[in-house]
Amino acid sequence: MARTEFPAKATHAQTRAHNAALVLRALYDLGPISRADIARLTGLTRTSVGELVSDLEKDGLAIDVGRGPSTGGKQPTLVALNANSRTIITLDLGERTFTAALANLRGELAARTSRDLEGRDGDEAVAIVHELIDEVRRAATTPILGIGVGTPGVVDQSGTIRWAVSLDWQDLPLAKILEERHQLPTVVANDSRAAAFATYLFKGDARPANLAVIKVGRGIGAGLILKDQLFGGDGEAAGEIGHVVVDPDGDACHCGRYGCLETVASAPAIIRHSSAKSLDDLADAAAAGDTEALGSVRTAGRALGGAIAHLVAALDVRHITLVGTVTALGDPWLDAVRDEATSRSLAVTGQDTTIEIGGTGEDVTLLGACALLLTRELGLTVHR
Amino acid sequence: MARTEFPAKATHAQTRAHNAALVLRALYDLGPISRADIARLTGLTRTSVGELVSDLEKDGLAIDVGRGPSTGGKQPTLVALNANSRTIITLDLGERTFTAALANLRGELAARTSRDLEGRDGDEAVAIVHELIDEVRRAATTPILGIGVGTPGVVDQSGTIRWAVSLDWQDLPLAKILEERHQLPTVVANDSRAAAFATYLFKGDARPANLAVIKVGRGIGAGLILKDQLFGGDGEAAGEIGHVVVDPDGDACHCGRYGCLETVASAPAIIRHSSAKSLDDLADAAAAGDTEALGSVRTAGRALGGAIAHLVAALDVRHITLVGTVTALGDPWLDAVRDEATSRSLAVTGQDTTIEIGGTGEDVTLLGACALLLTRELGLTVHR
DNA sequence: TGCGCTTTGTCCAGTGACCGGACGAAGTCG
DNA sequence: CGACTTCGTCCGGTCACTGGACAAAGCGCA
Repeated sequence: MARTEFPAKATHAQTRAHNAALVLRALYDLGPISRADIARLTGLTRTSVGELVSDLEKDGLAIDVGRGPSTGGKQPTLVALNANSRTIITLDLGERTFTAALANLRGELAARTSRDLEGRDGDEAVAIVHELIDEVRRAATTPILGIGVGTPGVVDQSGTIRWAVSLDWQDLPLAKILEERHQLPTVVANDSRAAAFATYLFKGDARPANLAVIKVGRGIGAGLILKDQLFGGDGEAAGEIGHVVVDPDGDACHCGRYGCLETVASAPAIIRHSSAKSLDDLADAAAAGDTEALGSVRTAGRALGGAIAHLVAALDVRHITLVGTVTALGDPWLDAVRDEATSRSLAVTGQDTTIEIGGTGEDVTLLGACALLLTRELGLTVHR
Repeated sequence: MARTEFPAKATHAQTRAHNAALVLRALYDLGPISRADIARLTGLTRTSVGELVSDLEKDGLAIDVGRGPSTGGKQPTLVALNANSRTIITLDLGERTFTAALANLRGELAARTSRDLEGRDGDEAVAIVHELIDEVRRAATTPILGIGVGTPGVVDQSGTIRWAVSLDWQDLPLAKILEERHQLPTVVANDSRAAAFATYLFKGDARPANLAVIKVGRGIGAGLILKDQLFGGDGEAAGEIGHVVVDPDGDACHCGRYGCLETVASAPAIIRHSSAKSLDDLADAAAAGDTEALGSVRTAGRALGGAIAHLVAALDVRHITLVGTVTALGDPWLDAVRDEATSRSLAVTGQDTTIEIGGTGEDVTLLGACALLLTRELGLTVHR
């Protein structure tokens, strides 16, 4: 573990980029706003803000939108983000379906299209990605900022997919491939982590610095935002909590162990352990007062809650958002998760912890891929 | 959670500070080294490095130490860190004893002195801190950089002790008090987290970017280094894993729950659950083949290993260091920790994870307080 | 021994970006 | 209507990185 590489040196250009990102974020979060207000909020001088805003306007990213009310002096000119000045191509590579869409700078989606895989994988699956990109690209009317991709499997920082079982991809440098073929900056990230980042970025002004987003569907994975940045860990595998053993006497898991969290709390496991055919049926039965169904729901919720207790204790994250198909189980499930999470971790931290179901629905992965690209290309978030 | 505060703007001074830190770290990690080599490693120009080194030499922090061998051209002048150019006052506020010492820039300790509390707490305990500082300060022969303090309890970023049971301190702004009384920059941090930082900083060139240091003694707490920085979480309570419930049917814990990790794996719990009088006795008995003793040791080790499995899965940290009195149980205990940690978490990550016992011994907290101060005042570590 | 080639460290002019003061424009308030 | 504010911009000043040039000082080969 020799550390011959050093962090990047600082230059004037980086200073400029940092301050430009500050201004852009003020525009993004605080809507139409005057140059003077931006200066006050960021601590920059009015001179610098004026110059930076003028650069943004030259690029079309920002735009003057009339004057605001006077507070005793000259009335300010308000500047706003021009959300439609750029287009992002965003993809969600699901295990069965690939979806592509266009997004603007605020993550508003358009031109959505998808392809069922029907068992295709490997190079064929890559070909479908190319097709989808070409297709949605034709619908774009403003300059394209780049491509954002959310995919299952472990993805490293260079955008290489280390291992995606369902697609039979191993060590596939997808980001590089797409950059070369389409000549656009590309970000590839794990879908759970993309979802986490969407939940974070599109919270606007209310963004918490630390946030865990847990995706509970066929598998269970978390994306961690720590200090305003996606955290990857040593091998970019942070958040892979689905295969922690929670019950050594439990069912066999396809990973080779017994009693992994996924064998208790994932969608297939929940259905297997109940007499219901689908999550919706189970939710309906539980809502109708079926005690057996309610028991299944609560058992699954408690197992997840226990894992969350560990997460909360270790990281002291006070914001947990749950996404994925299992959130369809609704309040009985959520209550079980909360009960177990708070009763299993320390009072001080447990009290202020909010555990809630995320709102962005099916689009989370698309939005997340978009959010990651926005951040990398425009530096929309700035770490404190 | 309104986010009206923005991150700090970037200025020329910060650019300079960043690059100065880069140079300082090169000196710190890579011993006597030429200006040209520093330039190559950091990416800075020879011009900038020359200027930065000259500043450091003016401050006495760096010093020319002769010439190095030629590689075909003019032989380089080697520059080294002047470890004894500054003194740090460092304190370990234990639950029963307060210890103070002087440290140089490499964390070499001198003038150690301590006071037994003998039950004193509150303001009396603060008075003892002042006394100790005054006493060791008289022994200093070079300019004092500041004061570093490691203390039990929850400490926020401003150096205010939120709550330290044993000393009866609540919301005590210790950093501010010491800064005013002694007119020196001061860092106050939780002892486990200070220990974690010492383990990180004094690893020299081999510093891993992510590291968890778990202190297992009367209590159990972890310090987390993530991306080269101490991670605190939303309430500066990250790493407080001692009160996660690992066995709902377990013993009552003084926190009010049943079956917390501390009721199974802490020093008092281990002794209570065995027939031994002390940890050393237990270690001896286990080593001698006493199966009951070995069982106690392994049970404790496995409980800790289970918690570590959660930590490893959630964060994908590949370096875990164990410190504290319980490490005296030696290999049987360490093996149990490792077994459980690896068998309970995913193969991919579990494989490369190293779990080892830390070496810095009793001085960890003193060194950690010193390391934190060094980092804040000299910017010794730089995030990547 | 002499000459060309390298490497090192420094000097210097140039540039990019922040700073702070000043100024005109355009309001409010008494 | 005049004093006072606030806004946005202009301008000279300073700070810190850049890249080219140069002398010092060594190596290697003829």
